[in-house]
Amino acid sequence: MVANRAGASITTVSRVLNAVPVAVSAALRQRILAAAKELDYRPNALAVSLRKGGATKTIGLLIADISAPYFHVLTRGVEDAAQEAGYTVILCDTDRNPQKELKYLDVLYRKQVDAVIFAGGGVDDDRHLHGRNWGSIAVVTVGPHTLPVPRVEVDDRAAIAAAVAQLVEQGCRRIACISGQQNWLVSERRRDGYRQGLIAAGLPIDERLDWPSAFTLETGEACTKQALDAGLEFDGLVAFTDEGAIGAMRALKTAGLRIPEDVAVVGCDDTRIAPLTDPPLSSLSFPLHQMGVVAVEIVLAMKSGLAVENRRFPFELRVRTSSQRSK
Amino acid sequence: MVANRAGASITTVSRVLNAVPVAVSAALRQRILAAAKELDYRPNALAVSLRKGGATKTIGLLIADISAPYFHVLTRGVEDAAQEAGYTVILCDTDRNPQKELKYLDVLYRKQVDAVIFAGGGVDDDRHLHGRNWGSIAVVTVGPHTLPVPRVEVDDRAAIAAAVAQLVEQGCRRIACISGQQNWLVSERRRDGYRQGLIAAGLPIDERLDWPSAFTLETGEACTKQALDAGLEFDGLVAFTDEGAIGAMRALKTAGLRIPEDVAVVGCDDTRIAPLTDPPLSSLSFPLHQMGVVAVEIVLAMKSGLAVENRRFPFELRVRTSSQRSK
DNA sequence: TTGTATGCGTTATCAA
DNA sequence: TTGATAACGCATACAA
Repeated sequence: MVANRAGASITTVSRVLNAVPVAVSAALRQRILAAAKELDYRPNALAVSLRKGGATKTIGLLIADISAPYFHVLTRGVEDAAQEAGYTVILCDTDRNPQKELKYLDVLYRKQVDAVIFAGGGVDDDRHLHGRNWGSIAVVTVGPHTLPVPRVEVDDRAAIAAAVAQLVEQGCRRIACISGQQNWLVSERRRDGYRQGLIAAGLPIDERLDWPSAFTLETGEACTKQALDAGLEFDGLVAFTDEGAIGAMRALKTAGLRIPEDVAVVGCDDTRIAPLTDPPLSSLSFPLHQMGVVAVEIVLAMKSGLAVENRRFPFELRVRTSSQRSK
Repeated sequence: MVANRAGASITTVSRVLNAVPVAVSAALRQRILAAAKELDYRPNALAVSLRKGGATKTIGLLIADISAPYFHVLTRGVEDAAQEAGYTVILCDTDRNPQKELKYLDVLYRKQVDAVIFAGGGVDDDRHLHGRNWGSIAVVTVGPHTLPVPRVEVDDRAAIAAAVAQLVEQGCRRIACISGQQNWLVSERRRDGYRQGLIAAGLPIDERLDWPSAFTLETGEACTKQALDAGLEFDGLVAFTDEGAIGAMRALKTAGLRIPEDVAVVGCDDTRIAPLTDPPLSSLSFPLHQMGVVAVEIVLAMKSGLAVENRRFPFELRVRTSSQRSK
């Protein structure tokens, strides 16, 4: 239609609008530019992608739940890097439900996304995703996953182990653990870290101090209350999410226990809530924004045929009042 | 290629795969289905959309920042409803920067999105968006906007006014306000509410108690500290975000003031942090998830040619310790 | 019951 | 310097 209005062929219009290095008379060029402007013309990305052979400048981001704190900053990192590179992000909340993941993947395939980022750790060893033919889609995982693709990670085990070590250093000898869903890989890794930490400190492993939970405040509170009601004794506690730790602190306070004097507490992910709780919550901090950025960089590199390596980021234990006992 | 492998024409393949009500011999159908399965065939959504005349089953969601608490639940609501309807969401963080908004819109046009949702309130009266030809794109706004499109709203004015009223009821007579960026529409509306609240209570409006901020903890803390340092007196405070309120509480506590006895505080948006602060923060709650869902429902209705109406949701003032003085 | 031909909007090849 | 034409992958009107 631009061609029509400018009295030119679509070929010439395409040339002008795409600045193809072919001589076009100044007059025609002006007419075309004017027509395009008047019509507020924008090329149809569908047609372009179809013609050009597939690239859609689109990245699918699969996360558990955008309303869960872990993903906020990570997602922003992905989005920033994508936008910078002229890419667009399709947000996919999967609740770590394999069925939902597969359904979303199907849609992403159809929409011809250039890349897929799995973030936040897999479920059930990502069994449903193994052996899959990704075709030309670049895939990367962020967090604990088992897919044979490039990874962006932190050492979850070492992180939790470091938290345990800090509690031990504060004098804790019976350290409980609010872990997560058994079939979530991130729970497994972190539980490994918990045990390693205990072993490293020469402390016994007591199964009764390992409380499965669901990463939420409510479940964290519930399992802590249950343990207290059962008369279990413990003087330190590490939770795999900040929310779980906050729930635990609630239960502890309700029971009249002091934090950190009676029970010292450490959370995980260092979400924006951590420094605001009462008392301020110690937590493990990961460079989530940067991890999101790097995940995008990796898939872009893959698309360019460059060699890519796994990237491992350092964690940082932010010690706050909840696990800092005064002498 | 499925056609090839099955020894059929692409027409027949299309018919079988799309369950077109045309008789196809069982044998051929089986061959086609088998071939499709073996090849893990998925139709190219680009080609389909192009052929079918534009619909891409895609919604563009423009928000300020996915890492800001207001947007988490809203975004999840949008995503849930979109997924349910077979739509996909492109996430666009614009930081309320008009340039970024325009740039993203351009991309969304090109990608032929079916709908665009602007959420979180406009900036500068959305001047850069008025008079625009949306073509066949269904547009809806969530929160305070001035675009001539269907709206999903809460009464921001009445909400803040209700917060002021509650503070007055608690005996507050000099109520300060941590407002937001002057050119953000949501700030304006809420500031109106602040003033209305004061007027309704017969209290004077003191410009010195209106502190522009930037919705963040840091700026909330800074402007409160500044006011305290300047010797300003106030016994109540309403902030336009929870984070601003938390920053204020920090400054107040640092100055040795008690909450709510010396200064009662109310926040806004009732984010998940609110009940966890010390003391628990009173806040205005909006049904964000539902608002996201309804925003999607509206654009879908628009695409179906149905008549749509603006939707207004109720707010709820969640009174917690920060603004609840004991008798 | 099956297949051929056309066109969606664009770019690339070729011809004029 | 310009334009006609084919092809990207698919759905559909029409033919056989």
